[in-house]
Amino acid sequence: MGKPTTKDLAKAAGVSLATVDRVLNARAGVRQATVDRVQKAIRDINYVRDLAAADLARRKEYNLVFVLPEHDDEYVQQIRGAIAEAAAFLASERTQVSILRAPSSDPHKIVHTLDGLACAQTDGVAIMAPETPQVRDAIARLEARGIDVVAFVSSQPTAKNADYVGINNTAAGRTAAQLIGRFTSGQQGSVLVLTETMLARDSQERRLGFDQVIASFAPRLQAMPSMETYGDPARTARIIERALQNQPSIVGIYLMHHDIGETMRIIRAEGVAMSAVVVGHELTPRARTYLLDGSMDALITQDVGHLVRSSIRLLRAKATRRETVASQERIRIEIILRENMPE
Amino acid sequence: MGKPTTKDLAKAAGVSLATVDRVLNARAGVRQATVDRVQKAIRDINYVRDLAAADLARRKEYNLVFVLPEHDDEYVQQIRGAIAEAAAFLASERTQVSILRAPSSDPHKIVHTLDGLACAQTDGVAIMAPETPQVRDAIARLEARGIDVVAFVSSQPTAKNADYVGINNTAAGRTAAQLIGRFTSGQQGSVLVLTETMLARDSQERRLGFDQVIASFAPRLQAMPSMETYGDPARTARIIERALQNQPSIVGIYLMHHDIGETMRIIRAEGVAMSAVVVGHELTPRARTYLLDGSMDALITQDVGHLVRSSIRLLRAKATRRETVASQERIRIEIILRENMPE
DNA sequence: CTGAAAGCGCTAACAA
DNA sequence: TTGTTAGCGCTTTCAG
Repeated sequence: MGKPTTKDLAKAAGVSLATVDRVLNARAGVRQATVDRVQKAIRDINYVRDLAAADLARRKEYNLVFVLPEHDDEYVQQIRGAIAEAAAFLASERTQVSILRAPSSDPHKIVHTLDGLACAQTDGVAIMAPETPQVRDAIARLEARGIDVVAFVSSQPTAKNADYVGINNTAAGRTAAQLIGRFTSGQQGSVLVLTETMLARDSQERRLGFDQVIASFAPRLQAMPSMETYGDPARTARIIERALQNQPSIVGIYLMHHDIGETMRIIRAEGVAMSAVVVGHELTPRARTYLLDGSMDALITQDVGHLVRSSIRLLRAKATRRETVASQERIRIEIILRENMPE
Repeated sequence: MGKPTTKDLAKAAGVSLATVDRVLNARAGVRQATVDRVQKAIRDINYVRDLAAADLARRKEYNLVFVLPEHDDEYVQQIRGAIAEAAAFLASERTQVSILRAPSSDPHKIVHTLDGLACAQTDGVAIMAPETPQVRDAIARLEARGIDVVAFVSSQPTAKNADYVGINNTAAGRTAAQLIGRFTSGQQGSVLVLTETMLARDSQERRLGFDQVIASFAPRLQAMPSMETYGDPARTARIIERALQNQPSIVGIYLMHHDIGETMRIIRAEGVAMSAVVVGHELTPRARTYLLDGSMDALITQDVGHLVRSSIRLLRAKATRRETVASQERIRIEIILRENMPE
């Protein structure tokens, strides 16, 4: 005869539907004795709430916003694709998700974007932006206004209520080092470490983990200091050329940034791609072709679809004070070789 | 003023709620002209269905069953854990999931279990069982009775309507070979391939993929014929001892079966674990300790939580003829090293 | 502090 | 072939 409903519960507890509801939602204005009676009845008849029905009655809609970098590299495009895919599905679940863009390098504009979110219109925000004091404060302001926040891909360790949805970058760096160390076994030489900028916290953490593990391969491997491309092709070419001159025996290259296209183009042009073990981050279309043609050896990734869905689940759960399945929200550090590449 | 509802749609199309419902659910008995009118109105007012409300009104409950092997190794235990975790969450979503057990090696008992499922009580079944003609027929019978089926972890390629939830085992075998090949670079010798039984399709496919890629490392590496343990410790010990005598230079070991505990115990006792590169399947508690202490070098896994949730989503979607997010249901071949191990 | 009653968006008899 | 109406399980006024 089906699961017990609020009606059954009301009858079992000898109260009305309204009181049952008050207890279920922990609303004030119910005598403790009554609360206890209802709670006992819940256990007695083994009542479980139908959350979908509750949502319906509340006729609540969720408006979620992703704040993404303005610079549109392949990785950000993938993220936008994943958001669009999720959004299409969520439309029938009373959830709207939209995207706002702000330049990563300009904290003021990011803050301006965040402050501009109307709390009546927004229930939660997933923010992908470098950690800065300004952004941290803007997040605090959002939370003060009752808007939930998750840190998306870029962690915000100083913003205490913003859950982080992304991989452990130190562990990712360790993984990269282990791969380079093992794939180069039998060889001896130096390892190039490249990134866009070491100002980014991700790069700092990845480098930290990388060094922890690369040390275990000393003295066979020496990791060189991090070199920053600043996203500038000319500079990148100069850096790499100089490195190759100074260090003739480069056996490994670690690309810490997700936007590897231009850097890989130069590395290939210099002719080291096939002889050195090259490890990078994120399975973008270009990274995929480099993996297939052998110029890259392994990729470390976090599934963008998973990142997006997890953020949405977290924000919705926060808004409704509901539980999530913890194991589902753990973002895995994936290792992609040619053999286990999806598709 | 919120999203348009069936009421708005009825008004816009100039029909009643009932007719709207008929069109939305593609029920018979509506004039084509009326159908067109409603469909035009859907586009005009940009109507999207509220599926949760539909579920509520239908007051449908989903009863799903997992049929698992009777033999309770660590991997099956993990699966049961993941099911329990999902079940706890799904209780409030009108979905009940239960577990049935049947001996993997006895197709008759499996068939008996499947045939015994009452279709009134069961909407969908996830089956983890070796592919046999008997099981294939039992699956066809289930489908004839309107019970949806997914093949869980073990594929059922001959059962045409049963979606497969699990990894591509050929690709997994290829991945294992690549890992062993690269981790042993600089060494030369033979590679041991062990499994419980080559009767299992997974093992056959893994072996196939393994050979494809290990060949690219010839003549440095020679893969030995698959050796079967039959889950018998004494036999396993004998096999491994003999292999070590005949092939003094074993540089790699590939364990194709998910239950590696006993085999690893013997491999460690023989003293080859630390010198050879050992790759196995599934991140079970024991596999985890072997990875940590260095006796294993890499694990290839499929996330059990993901497997379980994906099966449930698929079965629910089938029962309601709804869409799923394709990218979410793709099971990834994960590579686990010590550095990227979860937790 | 508690209860009665009117919905939320959709479905399903039963009439017409 | 179409419309009317009474719910699904829960929330939310508004009285008491």
